[in-house]
Amino acid sequence: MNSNFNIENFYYNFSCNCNKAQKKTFSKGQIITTYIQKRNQLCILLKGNADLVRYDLNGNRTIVEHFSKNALFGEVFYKVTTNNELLVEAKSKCTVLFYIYDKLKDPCTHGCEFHNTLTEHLPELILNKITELNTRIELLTQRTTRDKLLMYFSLISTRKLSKTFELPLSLTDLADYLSVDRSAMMRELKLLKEDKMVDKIGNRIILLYE
Amino acid sequence: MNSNFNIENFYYNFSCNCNKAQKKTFSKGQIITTYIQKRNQLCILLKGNADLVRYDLNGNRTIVEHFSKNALFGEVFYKVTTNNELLVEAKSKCTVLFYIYDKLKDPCTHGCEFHNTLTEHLPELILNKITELNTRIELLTQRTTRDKLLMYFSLISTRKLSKTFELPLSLTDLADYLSVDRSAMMRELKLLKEDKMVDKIGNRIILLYE
DNA sequence: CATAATATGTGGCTTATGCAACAGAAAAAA
DNA sequence: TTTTTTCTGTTGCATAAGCCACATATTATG
Repeated sequence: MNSNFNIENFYYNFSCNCNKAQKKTFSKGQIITTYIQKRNQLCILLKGNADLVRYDLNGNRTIVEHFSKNALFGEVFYKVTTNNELLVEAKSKCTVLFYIYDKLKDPCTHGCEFHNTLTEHLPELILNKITELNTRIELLTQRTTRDKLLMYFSLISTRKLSKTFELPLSLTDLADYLSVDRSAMMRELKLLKEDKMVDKIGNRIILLYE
Repeated sequence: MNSNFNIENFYYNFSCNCNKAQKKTFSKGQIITTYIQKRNQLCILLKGNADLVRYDLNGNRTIVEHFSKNALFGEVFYKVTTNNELLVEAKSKCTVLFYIYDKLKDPCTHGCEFHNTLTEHLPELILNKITELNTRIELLTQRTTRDKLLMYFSLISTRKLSKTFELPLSLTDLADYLSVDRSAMMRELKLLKEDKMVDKIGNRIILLYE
């Protein structure tokens, strides 16, 4: 894996001469894309936060993925197998780059540097994606709400290199992300506080165990 | 996505002249690889069945993934973030191809056709992998054991193009795959039978609804 | 600013699910 | 073959977690 490649800087310097990328802006609450209608799409979130959301027949909402800056998403990553609607909703003001995957793969004849770099690094970007998905699976296979919460906190904590951090999701969304009932999650959160495992001040979580 | 490419035939005709691939055989129960020790590894399961298994601190076993013929696995797909042991266990006699991912990426100077084809098609193979993982996530976000079972059956049914099919996993393993208690799953299975939703004769499942 | 909408926090009640224990069937090993 | 091990099927009991309802806090919006 080429560790010299800095994704952060790369996206920041976005400029694409060819006509293969479309750049769009969305305001909070807008639907960025749907996976059933828009096939073969690859999207890059340049700015903002968004959720991949599924509504099932029982009315349950699940946050399948939570995207922040530089996240890759789109139907290429999710060849739809079920008939559930999959929507990407903007949680804040978002800037998104849209590609058609098949066109993206071919080398750019416009000498478009961004595009070529993207193609070149696509495998490793996709591998990062896989790692995220595997982490998500590990989270979801936790048997209890408590274990889900603790693992989720631990993941964020590791990512932020700190025992104290802001939740990137509202509690309502977190419940949908962990695939548990919100009120049950709140109860468990209270128990975790009582057991001196975590503390919570507003939006801020503090891990108290070693 | 290049749909002319037939993975099935491709693996079948495996022959690699270069020294980059290692081919090994495992008997049932053997550990094929561990993700903590073997970094940067990409494996192809040429023959047999295997499970990616995690044992957590509470002694719970989870089947993170179930691999059959042609499956890709290895630590490249699972950059380890937690300290849980991840083992790939052979469920039957297995033949496995091992690559070091970094070496695989570079074009082969030995004119090794298999290797070059593999490199060329890696992105789409990896995208297939992502689709599997997303399906798995959708399965795990089902809220109840009943819904997990029904979705699992539905997935197999779609794959086999039939309302009747053999379970590819034992019931014990299925419970670990769905991340539920085995006895609770058995109970739910009985209820599904009583409700005339599914029938089960030995290892064979028959879907009865519409 | 006022008012609406959404998010948080809590509790009662019910049910699904986990856990433990066991018996019989099936499969593997000796 | 016999013996051992693993898998299946079932039940009673305890409890985690779902569901509902509501009060308050916080955040959007006209």
